[in-house]
Amino acid sequence: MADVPDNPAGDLRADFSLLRRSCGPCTLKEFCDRADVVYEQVRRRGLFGRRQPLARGERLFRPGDRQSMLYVLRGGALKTLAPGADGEENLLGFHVPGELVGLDALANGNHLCEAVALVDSHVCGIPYSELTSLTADHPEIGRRLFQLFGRGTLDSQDHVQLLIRRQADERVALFLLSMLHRYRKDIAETGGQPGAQLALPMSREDMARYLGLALETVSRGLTRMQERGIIEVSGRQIRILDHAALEALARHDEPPGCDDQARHG
Amino acid sequence: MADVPDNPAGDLRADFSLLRRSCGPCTLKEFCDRADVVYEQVRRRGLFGRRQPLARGERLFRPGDRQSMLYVLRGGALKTLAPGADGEENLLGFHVPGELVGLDALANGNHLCEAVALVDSHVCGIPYSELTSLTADHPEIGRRLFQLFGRGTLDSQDHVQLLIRRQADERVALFLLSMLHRYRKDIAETGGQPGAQLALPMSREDMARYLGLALETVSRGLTRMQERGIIEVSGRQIRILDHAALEALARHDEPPGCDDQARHG
DNA sequence: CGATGTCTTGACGCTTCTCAACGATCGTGG
DNA sequence: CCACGATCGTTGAGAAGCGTCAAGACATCG
Repeated sequence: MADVPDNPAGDLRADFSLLRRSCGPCTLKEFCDRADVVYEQVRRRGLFGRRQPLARGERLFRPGDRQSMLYVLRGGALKTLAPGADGEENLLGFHVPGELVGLDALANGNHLCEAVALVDSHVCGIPYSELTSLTADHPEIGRRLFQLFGRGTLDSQDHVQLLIRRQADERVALFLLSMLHRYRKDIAETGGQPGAQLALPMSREDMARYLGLALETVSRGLTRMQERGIIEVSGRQIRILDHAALEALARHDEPPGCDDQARHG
Repeated sequence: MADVPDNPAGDLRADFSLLRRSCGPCTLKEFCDRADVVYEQVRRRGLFGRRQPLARGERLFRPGDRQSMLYVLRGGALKTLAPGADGEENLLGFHVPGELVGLDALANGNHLCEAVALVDSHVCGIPYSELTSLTADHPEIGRRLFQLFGRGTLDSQDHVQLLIRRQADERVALFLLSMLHRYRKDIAETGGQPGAQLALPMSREDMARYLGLALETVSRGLTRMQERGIIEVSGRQIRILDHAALEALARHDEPPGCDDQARHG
């Protein structure tokens, strides 16, 4: 929580350089890099790129909140929930470091979802107003923003494709692969090679709600994969033992000749 | 197909006024209204707001196509399909007049889906390049574009919420309600009052693929609603007889006291 | 050390999928 | 104009997957 010193306003230029040094995989890196371009406006507001800690269980925004910021998750993990008509809350997505949060408010300026920290986290926020003035001066930034927004839509479409006509085990396998992929962008060391370790930040229940399954079904799916030697499960720690088999499971093609009733007879 | 004369380039100003007259519910109306602002560039390219007919079954774009245009559906209906790894194509969405098509390419500039006309249709395309240059001169248009893009993300999130942990009948009811809502924006006369008529442009199979169900399940769901007196089904013509009951079904609260095993014993 | 939250495992029943046949509708051509 | 085929929609029976309920194992925290 104290790996990068907070430095709200005051010495903003120093703050920028500190931020940049820790901005490796940050989605908004180029906006921060552009910060000196609008340095004067930024200085006046003292908001640009401000770090904000978020304790586990804390909300970044809730439904109905006016969208003021575009957030990038810098550390930790978030989930976004949409309030259903019946009081239930649908789990629309997870966010890992480097990803944008809060795009659901683009359409009408108010958030429809709430974002909750799964673990202690911190975000960078750029005021939305700064962003639009930036794009006016620098059209290439506008195009880049379009790309980032498009990325958000694709994430939702991927979620849809995970849900449509896929069996429970496929969904769980796809989920693990997607988490692996998203963390890989951030943590380079635990690559796709066998033995990759995955530290899931969410509970089984959250996984289940995201996958449209009962939490027991998710648990069973993980157990079954472990029995097949594809993964090794220890709570939220998942070790990928057979990446190819995991992908095969996600594609729903059973590895032929791998009859697993060889358990004792 | 000939209700508005085509007029590519040449007399572009006349073309604009004609278009505007038929642009009532068009999502890009304000961009067309702005057209005179960039008249010179537009004239050079002769593309802005050009109408394009699309016969039933024809493709507007396919996966891998470079995104050149932002389309608005002006008449008819489209579906967008995403190619799955196994050859299957997931149905990601339907589009009715007034809605944007082709936003899936925002992220990387290439389409990932294909858009196919369900019935004879026509679209208006605005070259993407024109759009970005427009936003540079008019930041309020950029903000409006952000809104439209955000709308696309919300559509996908609605789709997710339709799929997560909802039973077959709920999904079908929600689907009917959403189609009703989307057409109501276009066709004012068939409002929410009982007796509203809905002319679905898609087959049962397409509905099923969108809803993540087997087509037989969709058919059975419609039949069951008809037996309950909620709707009247005649192929793709659906008449809404009891709007409240339809909404109750979508919310999964059974109308109490309405025991329908009174069929004979 | 007990309490609580989380995860796993088991048994049973229901929803939905699959397979299959039938019926309706529409367009085509004789 | 009617017969024909093709596409689309409906209906039925059986099976399988998954949800629900319930109990137990495990870890964490006060």
